[in-house]
Amino acid sequence: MPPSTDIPRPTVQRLSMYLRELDVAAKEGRSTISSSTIARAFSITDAQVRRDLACLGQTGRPGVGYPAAGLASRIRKALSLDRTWRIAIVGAGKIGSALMGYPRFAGGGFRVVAGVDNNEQLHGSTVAGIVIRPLADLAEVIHREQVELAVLAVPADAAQDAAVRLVEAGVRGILNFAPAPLKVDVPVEVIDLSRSLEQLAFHVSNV
Amino acid sequence: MPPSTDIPRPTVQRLSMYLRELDVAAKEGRSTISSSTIARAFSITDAQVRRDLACLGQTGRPGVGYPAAGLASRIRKALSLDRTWRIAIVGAGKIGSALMGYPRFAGGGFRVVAGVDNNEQLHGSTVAGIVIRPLADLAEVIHREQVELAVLAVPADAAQDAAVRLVEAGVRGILNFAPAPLKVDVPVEVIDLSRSLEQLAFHVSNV
DNA sequence: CGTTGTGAATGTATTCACAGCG
DNA sequence: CGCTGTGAATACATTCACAACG
Repeated sequence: MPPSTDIPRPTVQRLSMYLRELDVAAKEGRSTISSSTIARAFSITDAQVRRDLACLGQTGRPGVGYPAAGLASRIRKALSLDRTWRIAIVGAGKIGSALMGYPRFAGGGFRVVAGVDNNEQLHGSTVAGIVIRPLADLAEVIHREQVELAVLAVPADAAQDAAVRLVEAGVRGILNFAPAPLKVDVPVEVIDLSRSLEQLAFHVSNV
Repeated sequence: MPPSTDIPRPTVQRLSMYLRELDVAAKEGRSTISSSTIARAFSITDAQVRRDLACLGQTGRPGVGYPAAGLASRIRKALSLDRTWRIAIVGAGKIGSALMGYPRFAGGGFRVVAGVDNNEQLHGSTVAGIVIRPLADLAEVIHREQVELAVLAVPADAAQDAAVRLVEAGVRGILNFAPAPLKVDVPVEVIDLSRSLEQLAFHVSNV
């Protein structure tokens, strides 16, 4: 239904970054911004920025730059951020609870509308305004709240099972905090703290 | 000082993943594992796995596979995980506190040895066994506890300043949770929740 | 056999460098 | 001028396909 672009993965990632800088620029009152300005902010080349932005069709003006506000909304459209995504958080342990209150979820087009956990002690309690429901009611909650994306913050051994149930209930994408690979056929984005630390250890040790 | 390999970035990431699968295999008593077994676990090709493992020098035996335990320790060495890294967590808000108790930090070669926050109410309190010290004492804490890596979990507008101070105090790498690009000259690994969600929204919307 | 390790081929991403435009 | 957009060149990463090996 969206204009189904084929933007290279690394480019999609960077567009996300550019968005931040554009919001900053807009708030500072700059109405245009050049590829080299954006590039400097993230320590990359200006050619890279232009290539990325070219994926959105012609938007810049030679000698001037890109219109900050216009470009931002163009990127939002390309990333499907020109609407609100309803998300559920599965697992209300330390990380899950922390995420429920995470302010930036509200800022962009994301809204936490449900929380689920299998710990009975938590059922009915609210974290950052979200009522925690039993894991058993997962499918029902997903339907009622029209959840499209889920954040998985459960222990590794519970991840695959929860993921399958989420997809069966109609969830279209998963952000996975559990240190376990998921086998489902919706898009999965991974955040793995140990892996990130391991990357860091490697890079620190190799110049 | 380490054998300073030049392993391609994507490979380093995957080695980290393989490590998980190897630990599983070892605990299940399998003494050898083949490239195709590893590949299946992560939905990638077996050729990819072999290429990656080839970076570690010859380790597998034709017709048999790789020795699970031996390979794991080989990967650990390559990633500099054959020792303990002392880390500090800067920012004891929701995310910072959640990380202090994160069990997997202990499992690998990582140990949280210090916590810092600028909120006076928290000073002296302990979270998951870690005493929170004032942000003002940052340099002193880094030195005393011989911290090498830091996890930055402070608001965006405080991130750059904290990062600079960390590096000046001798920290050699930063895991950055703050949604702000850091300009420092030590390796930085980024975990950006909004960005990950944005990636997810894009991929869900484009088949 | 089954499985590794790797040259050669392909695919993907980044950088260079410059014509063309306001 | 300064800055965009893009072909051409380069670098990097993945896959193919197969000889060599236990």
